[in-house]
Amino acid sequence: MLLSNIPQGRLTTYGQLAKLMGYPGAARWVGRTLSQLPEDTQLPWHRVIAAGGRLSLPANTPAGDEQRQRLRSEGIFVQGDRVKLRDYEWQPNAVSQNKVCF
DNA sequence: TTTGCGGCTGTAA
DNA sequence: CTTACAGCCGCAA
Repeated sequence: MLLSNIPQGRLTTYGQLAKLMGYPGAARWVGRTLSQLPEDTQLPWHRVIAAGGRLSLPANTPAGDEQRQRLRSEGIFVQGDRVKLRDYEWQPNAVSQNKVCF
């Protein structure tokens, strides 16, 4: 469980996650997977963004707005489709790094 | 089983 | 900012 370990106010990228889960380079896979998550999921999917601190979900979409709202409520400054990744970047915890899954 | 295509990407030009 | 291309995975043909 990696995604579920991301603390509030922290961010990570698809590529990062993929790498941490043992699928380096499979960022797209992560993204697609997240997009298939149930609506009542408990995972902090909104803390997963594209590289460089970009929100790949466009505003004006249910998911996009939802994400922005949640991020802002966690104290993250979101401007358009950008955030200051440098300030919120999440450094993985070298703990129970099993394989795979959220 | 192999091939092709598309996706919440990533990096370089 | 806009291509272009590289990988990787899942799914359908």
